[in-house]
Amino acid sequence: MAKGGLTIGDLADRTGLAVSAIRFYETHGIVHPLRNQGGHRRYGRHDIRRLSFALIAQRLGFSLAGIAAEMAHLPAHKAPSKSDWTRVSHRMRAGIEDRITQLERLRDRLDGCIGCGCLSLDSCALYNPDDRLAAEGPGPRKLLRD
Amino acid sequence: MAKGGLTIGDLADRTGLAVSAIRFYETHGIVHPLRNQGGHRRYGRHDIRRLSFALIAQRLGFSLAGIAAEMAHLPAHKAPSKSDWTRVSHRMRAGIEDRITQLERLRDRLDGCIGCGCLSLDSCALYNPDDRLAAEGPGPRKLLRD
DNA sequence: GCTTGATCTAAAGTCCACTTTAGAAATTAC
DNA sequence: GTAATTTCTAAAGTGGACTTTAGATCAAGC
Repeated sequence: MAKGGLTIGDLADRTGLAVSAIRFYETHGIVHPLRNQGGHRRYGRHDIRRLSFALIAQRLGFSLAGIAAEMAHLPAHKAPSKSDWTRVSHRMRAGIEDRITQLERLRDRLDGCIGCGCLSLDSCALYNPDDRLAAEGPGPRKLLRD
Repeated sequence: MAKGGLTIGDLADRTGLAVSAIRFYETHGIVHPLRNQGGHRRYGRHDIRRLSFALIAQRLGFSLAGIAAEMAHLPAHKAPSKSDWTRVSHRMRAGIEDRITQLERLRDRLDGCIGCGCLSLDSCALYNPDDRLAAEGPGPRKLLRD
């Protein structure tokens, strides 16, 4: 920890992230480090939190772009307030709830389908239109994203 | 539907997939079309099922490679039996159950964390080691996958 | 029989989330 | 003060799941 803040290496040690990942996150607006005389990045303690938060949000299924958008509501260069975090956390909770609900619906439909051999796209309950919203991650984009 | 089976275009119409996607799936062992005199692919009706199955499995979080491995247990050029599908479907159900469980655990922990402002990697329950197994999808590979 | 549309192959491009590489400059440790 | 370590930037590489492109051949409708 050099004077003036944490170095990128310090931050890497504290978060477990690779230095390259932290720089990458910067290009995506997750952190906004200052620079010292020599042009090296200097971080504040709040940046540990921003990164931790981003990591957790990723595990909840958010994309980096989505996380950055959410983070845009937090102060860039100082520690966010408790209510800042609370607000963002609540949105995340809503997201995870949705995901669970969709998976449960999928599971229930699969239960109905197991053994029925009906796996044709027109008739299978697993492929009902209202469920296409549940699409996430890789997959046939044309089909799932329009 | 030309004589001798379905064309790739027919299959695209029936499944909603792009023609290019079907060819791509072929390179990954999901379907194994025959060829006609002119070298064009000819599919059987069972291929609609194979593709449908692959699409559903993807939505359950399986990678193409994993799906292909599962599919290797199904007959390549004829319709799979009911018990073939049942066996594979059961494995899928196990996968989706796991996913739901992991998400629920994550949600419960998030509940405990909302508002506490504790989001630091060392102490946050969301980051407990035993949960790192739950890692899936993109994210910091160094951190989550070792 | 000819034109239009479908299909063919191989290679390159795309998006996401990063990592790796290379060469240079800054910082730290002794 | 010098060697070792860290950091810097920009660009290219990776892996998964596809799409796009280009030029050529095949099939179908009239």
